Amino acid sequence: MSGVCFALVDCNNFYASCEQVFRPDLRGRPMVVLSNNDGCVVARSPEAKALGIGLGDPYFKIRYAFERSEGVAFSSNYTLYGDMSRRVMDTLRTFTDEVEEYSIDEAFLVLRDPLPDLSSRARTLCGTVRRWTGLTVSVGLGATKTLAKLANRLAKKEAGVCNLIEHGDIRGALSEVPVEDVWGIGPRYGRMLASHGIANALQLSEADDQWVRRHMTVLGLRTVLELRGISCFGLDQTPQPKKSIVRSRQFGRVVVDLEEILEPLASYVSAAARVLRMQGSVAGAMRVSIATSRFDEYAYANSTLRTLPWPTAHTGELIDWACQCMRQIYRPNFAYRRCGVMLTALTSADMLQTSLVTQSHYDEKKRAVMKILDAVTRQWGERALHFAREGVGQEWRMRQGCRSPRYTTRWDEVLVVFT
DNA sequence: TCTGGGGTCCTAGGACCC
DNA sequence: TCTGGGGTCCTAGGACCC
Repeated sequence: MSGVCFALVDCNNFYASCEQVFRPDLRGRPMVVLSNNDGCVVARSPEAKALGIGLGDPYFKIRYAFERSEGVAFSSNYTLYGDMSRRVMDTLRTFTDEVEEYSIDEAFLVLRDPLPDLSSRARTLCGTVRRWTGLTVSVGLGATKTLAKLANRLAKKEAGVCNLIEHGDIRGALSEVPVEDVWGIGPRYGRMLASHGIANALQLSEADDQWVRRHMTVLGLRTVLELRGISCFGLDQTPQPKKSIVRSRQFGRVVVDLEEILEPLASYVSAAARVLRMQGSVAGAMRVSIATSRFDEYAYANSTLRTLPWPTAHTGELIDWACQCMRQIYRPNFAYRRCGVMLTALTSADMLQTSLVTQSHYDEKKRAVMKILDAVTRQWGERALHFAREGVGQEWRMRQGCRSPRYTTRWDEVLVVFT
């Protein structure tokens, strides 16, 4: 085996911990962070987990018991979590250049330290992140990404570092991990594997290649090889441009009227278009969707995919076309709870510009207007300048009853220590 | 009253072309 | 009774991730 070691660094109870950094008085208390619209639980402090609150539990179902146990709930504050994430990632980059930001609270690293130093290096890393950000992380070390992930799970139990590279009994460790906890094995495959007598990671690593290929596609096969220590997934340091950009949300209340639905739709298009321009892309197609609650007796859901007249990143054009799509799928008299837009067929805006043969419809003038729009938004916030279609009152906006201040990114919300 | 949001990849099957 | 074959593109659906 080569000397390369993958490390998976994962923040413990990330969202909940971010809140506690600025509210140390809440340490040791049951705490949850809620999804958009204060719908369900997306993060829990250890004390909340101990109360039996599950990930994804609808808040209204557990609220009474939770509050009686002195629990505290927060609406999600992605501005804060995003900024805390950046601080953690910056800290990791002081250890090595080989960092892949895998998600908001996780990163893969390649460590090239001599074997005997690996574990202590990982412990140093934990301590540094703790001191610099106030957050605790767990580190899993393994010969492949999948093994590093698995080691990280084991590390959570021991609150710290788990090193599968220098582990006396890897087979024993693998046999402890239920197969559905392996990275790449979800509930569906978990059930399928169980019905074939494969219940843990060790058994999966010993499964027949052909059988796995047939039942779980090449991705499943790669997972199995990785469990055996054969690296199939490399470190991906340069974030690839997104292939699709989605904005879809539940409304804070029911909306019936077509004209009123066009407001959130325009608003989501506007947000998606901003992300689109940020990565220097134009969209060639869009999907617009609308739906009532899944739990509604009179449920309706529909979507339509449209190839755009020309590729663009101009918010106004995208809003127009999205509204046309919506008029196609809208049916009167339903109690709508959500709508959304997906921008796809993304290509580079530069490629468009340099084409000599066809004149681009997303021309200099439109680009200049969008540049100004983005600059104003950066300086003065999302709502400073917007298209009329996005509405003024925005009564459909989602509920965020208990959001914490954006401590680290807004001067007017900075933590006050003395007054 | 109240059940999240944003992504990726793979495969099968149909349409179409030569 | 016999009824081509291969390539490409697109879409829908299914699986997974956080």
